[in-house]
Amino acid sequence: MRADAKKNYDHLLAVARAVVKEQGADASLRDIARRADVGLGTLYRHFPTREALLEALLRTSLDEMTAQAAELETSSAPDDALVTWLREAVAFTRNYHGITALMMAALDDPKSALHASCVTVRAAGTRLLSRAQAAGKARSDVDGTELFALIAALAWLGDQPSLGRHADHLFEIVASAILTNRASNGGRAQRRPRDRS
Amino acid sequence: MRADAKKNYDHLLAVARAVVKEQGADASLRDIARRADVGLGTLYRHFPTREALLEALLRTSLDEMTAQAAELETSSAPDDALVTWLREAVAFTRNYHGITALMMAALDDPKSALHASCVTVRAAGTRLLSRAQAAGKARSDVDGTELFALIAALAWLGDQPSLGRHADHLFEIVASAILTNRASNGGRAQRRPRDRS
DNA sequence: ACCTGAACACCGTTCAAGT
DNA sequence: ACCTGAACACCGTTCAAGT
Repeated sequence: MRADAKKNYDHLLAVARAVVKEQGADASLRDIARRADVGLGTLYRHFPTREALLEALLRTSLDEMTAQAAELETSSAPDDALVTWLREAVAFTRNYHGITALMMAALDDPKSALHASCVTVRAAGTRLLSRAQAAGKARSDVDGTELFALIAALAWLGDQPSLGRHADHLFEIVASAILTNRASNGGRAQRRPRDRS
Repeated sequence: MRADAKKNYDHLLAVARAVVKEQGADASLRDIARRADVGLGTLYRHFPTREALLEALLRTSLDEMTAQAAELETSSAPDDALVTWLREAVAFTRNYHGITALMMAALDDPKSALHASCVTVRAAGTRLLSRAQAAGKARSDVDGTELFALIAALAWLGDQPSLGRHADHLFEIVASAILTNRASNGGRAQRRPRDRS
C-alpha cells in the first residue's frame, strides 16, 4: 500500500469509528468521507462495503472478546466465566448502536466481511457454554447459536433508549434463564427486589 | 370526510398493509403511494407521519391483543394465560417486520401516534403478569415494561432470518425465565431435547 | 496506483398550484 | 376540501477522468 493510501486508510478508520460510535452502524458513509476530507470513492476503494468498514472497526474488539473467553475458561468457575463473558459481550455492543442485526446477518452469510469474526466469537461463547453445561451450571438444551442470539437480543434492548434503567435487570433475567443452580447457597441478595412502576 | 378522500384513505391503507407485510415497517412511503396510484402528498395528508400510518394499520390487531388478554384473564389459569398471550404477541409481530423498535420508541414518546395503543397493550400484559405473580407463577421482580421489552426482543429475534428454526426454542427459554414453578408435576416432555448444531 | 467528484437512482418531506 | 407532483436535501453506489 502506498504511503498516501495508508494514511487515508488510517484516517478514514479513525473518523469512521467516531461517527459510528456517535450515530450507529447505519451512519452515512458520505458523511464519514466528508468528515475525513476524502473523496467518496476513496472510502469505497478501501472499504468496498459497509460491512468491510465495520469489520475493520470491530476486528480488534471481537478478537479481544475471543481472547477473554479463552482466559476466563482457565481462570474462573464455569458459571462465573460464562456470565462474566456474556456481560462483557453485551457491554461491548453499547459502543456501536445497531450492530447486532448486522452481526446476526453476517453469521449466516459466508460472503460477508464480518462472517469470520462473528463465527469465531460464537465459537468462543459456545466453548464457555459447553463448559458450564458439563458442570451442570447451564441449561443443556441451549446451543451456541442461541446463546449468540440471546446476547444479540440483549444488545438490541440496550439500543432502545427508554430501557436504560432496565438493561441490567433484563440481563439478569435472561442470564438466569441460561444458568441453572446459580447461587443455591447464600443468595438472598442475589435478585434484588425492584419497585414496580 | 369527502367520499373521494375516504376512498383514497381506504385504498392507501390496504396497499400499505400489503407493502408493509412484504417489506417491513420501513417500506418506502413513495412506493406505497405509487402502488396506490395516488399522489405522494395525498399519503402525507392522510397519514402525516409514518407512525400515523402504522397506527392505522395496527390498531385493530393491537386492540385484539388487549381484548384477548382480558379474555384469558378469566378463562385460563394465571400461568397458562400469560404464556399463551406472550406467544400470541410474538406471533403477531411476525406479520410486520421491524415494528418492535417503533413500538418501543412509541411507548416513551407521548406525541407518537402509536403511543396510546402501545400503552394499552402494555397495560394488558401487565395485568396478566400481575395475576401470575399473585399466584406465585411468575417472577415477582419483573414489571410490565420489562415484559414488553422481552416480547419485543423475541420479536426482534424472529425478524432475523437465520433464526427461524430457533424461534420457538428461544421463546421457551425466555418464557421460562419469567414463569416459575412451571410443570413441576408431570413435565418430562415439557422441554424437548434438541440436536446441538 | 490511487484519488476525485459528477452521475444515477433512490429516499422523506414540504408546499405552491391546481380542481 | 382535497389532490398533485415538482422541488429540496439527503442517501448508496458506480465510474470516467484526473494525478
